Amino acid sequence: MMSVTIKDVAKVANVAPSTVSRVIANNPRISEQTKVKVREAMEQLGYHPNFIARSLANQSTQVIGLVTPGSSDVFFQNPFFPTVLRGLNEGAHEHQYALQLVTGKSEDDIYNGVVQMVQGGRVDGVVLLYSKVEDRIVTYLQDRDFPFVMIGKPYKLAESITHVDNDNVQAGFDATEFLIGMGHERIAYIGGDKQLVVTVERLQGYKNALEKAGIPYRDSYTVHESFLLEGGKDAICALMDLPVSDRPTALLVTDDLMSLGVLNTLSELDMTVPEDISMISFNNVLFSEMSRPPLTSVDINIFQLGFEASAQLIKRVEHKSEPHRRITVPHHIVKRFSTEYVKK
Amino acid sequence: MMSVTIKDVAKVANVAPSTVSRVIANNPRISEQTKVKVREAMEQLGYHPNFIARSLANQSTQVIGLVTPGSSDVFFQNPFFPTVLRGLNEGAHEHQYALQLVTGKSEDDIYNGVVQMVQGGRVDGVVLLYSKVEDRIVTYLQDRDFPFVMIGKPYKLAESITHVDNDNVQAGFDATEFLIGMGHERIAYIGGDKQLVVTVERLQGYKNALEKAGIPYRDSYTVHESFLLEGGKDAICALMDLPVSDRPTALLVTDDLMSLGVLNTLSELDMTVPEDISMISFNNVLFSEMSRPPLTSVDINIFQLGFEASAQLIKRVEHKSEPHRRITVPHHIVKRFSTEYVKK
DNA sequence: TGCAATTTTGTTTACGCTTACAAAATGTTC
DNA sequence: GAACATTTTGTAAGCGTAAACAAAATTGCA
Repeated sequence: MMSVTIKDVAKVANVAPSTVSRVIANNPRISEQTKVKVREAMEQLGYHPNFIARSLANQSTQVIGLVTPGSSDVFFQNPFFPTVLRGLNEGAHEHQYALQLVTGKSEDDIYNGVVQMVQGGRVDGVVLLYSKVEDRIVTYLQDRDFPFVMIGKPYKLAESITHVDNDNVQAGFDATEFLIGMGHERIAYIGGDKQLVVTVERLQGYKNALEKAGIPYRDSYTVHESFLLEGGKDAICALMDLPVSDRPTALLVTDDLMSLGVLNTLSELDMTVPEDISMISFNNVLFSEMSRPPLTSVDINIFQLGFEASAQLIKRVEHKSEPHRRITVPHHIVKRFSTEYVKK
Repeated sequence: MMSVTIKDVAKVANVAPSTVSRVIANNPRISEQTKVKVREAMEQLGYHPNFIARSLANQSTQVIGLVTPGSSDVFFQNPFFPTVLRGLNEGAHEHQYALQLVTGKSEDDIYNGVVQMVQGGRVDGVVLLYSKVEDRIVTYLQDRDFPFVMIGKPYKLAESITHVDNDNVQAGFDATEFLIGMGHERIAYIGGDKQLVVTVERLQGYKNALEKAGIPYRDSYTVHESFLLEGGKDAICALMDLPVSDRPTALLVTDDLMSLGVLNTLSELDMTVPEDISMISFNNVLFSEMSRPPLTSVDINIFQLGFEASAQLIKRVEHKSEPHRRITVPHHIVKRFSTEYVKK
């Protein structure tokens, strides 16, 4: 390789290496005259600064590490991922940061990946793309006082962790109330992994709404599965095992992908949405409008979640003393055709 | 920060820093005895090597750069992306490499991103996740003799670029022949951006199959749109503008996401698949089995495309003199319910 | 012109690690 | 046990840049 370094430029421009370095940083203590001279030399030689060397000298890499939940494979499948990535990407790019993924299959793998990244000085900060109940990674980062932000609400110590999240209790509440407003009373909740804080919170909102409406909460109406197509399938089968008169007239499904599964399973069972059963979904990803019927879905602004996360992280990295914040990204219900007034 | 360095370990273990370095590299010229001693010191101090410093000394970062096509936003939306990423991830992880994304909005942005990455020494090699007709990035990488591999077939100089691809001509041929085998003769081709090599190749395969069957090729039967939902919609409208007796009885759509759009538009037009019109799709991503009807789709093994790409790249990085290869990932048709024999 | 104040540039060390080369320790042979 | 070969460890020079400190050049003003 042997690429051109700051020294080569210095030689050509007939100045000291440090002068070149200062020109790069656009240091005001260098005269315009020599700046021009140096820039010409850089141009002529096709010089590009070496990030690695700069990182070493600076103790900063301009790279953000992204951490996916243990089961990356599953996570990647969900359209949530590309969208949040797009947001992260844009937020990072605005400040000239690059993104690096922590790769790993198992939970241990990921943990070690994070440790290597952090201790190895590969990244200046870390974004956790999830929030789960007990998380060694969070503990680790906190112990080392390493800058990170979380997408989702931290299980505990939320005040001392900068995080970007929706008001998921409220979102669950709103979605449930939306169904109640259409006359539904037998409403089932199909949520994802109980380890995920988001699942727990939306469930809470669901319960709150039921309580407010005076509808008793029934354990048999809540199912927890993974955020995948299969999950939706299994969930619906469990519900349809109930006696006919007891079956829910409406479903609240906390993920669009699961909703697709639910939709298909219902179709196999010859039940039509929304005539036989109503459905409200979460996330409002691309294909929620492409399903049949198009899904009424709670749009949680995934892009913005990502965007804010990297923006906040960079703020923390660059000003270590920034106070911890919570950023609440708004949600809103997008009404489509999977919800209908209950038949009396 | 002031983390623990090789020197601290050396002091504690009472050896020279170089010895510690050699222990890390597990150099056989260090006696087992001192290895043990040094490892204990590392353990005790919680030492982790600094990647940046190592990179600088080594001139190698163990990082792979990923380059998405200019319109990253669109690309991210497509389920192709997460799947290929998963493959890349796994291939990289097996060899302890990390992935870094080139971020950027416009084509220029991306180009500059690549230049910075490469010249800045941030990455050891690059994977291009696409292949398009005229590409400055390819030219640039070739000029600098920088290791890269491409997913898809290079527009030119395919022999001097290591690339991982399907046999897309054959795939287009197979898909078309599959439809012909069901008695279809009026078959339309709905492809993506004409700038993408894959579009061109599958079209070629389509033409070949028609020719072999003695079916004349008609310009009005080929439509090119972007790989998105909207694309599918526009495409189908164009075809349905044809006189009734001239309308195709079967569609070959080169992307599942577009197929979803097509499916929905057809449904709006009150046409049922496969009764009124047959459809074969490409990629076989997650939801091609979740659509209604589930799509017959050509599975191109996206995961493996990614996996091979990073594996090959790493091979190139570590042995610069490796000859250029072409890796052909097999495809196969997954028959579902969107294709039916033509009605006479 | 002379001298201090100020601006501009140069010298040098440090960042944490690798590695060629040198030196020391150990082993082998007669 | 001397002489040499071999194994093991240490010394020191880099990798390319940043920045503290020192030195030189320029400016202003009497």
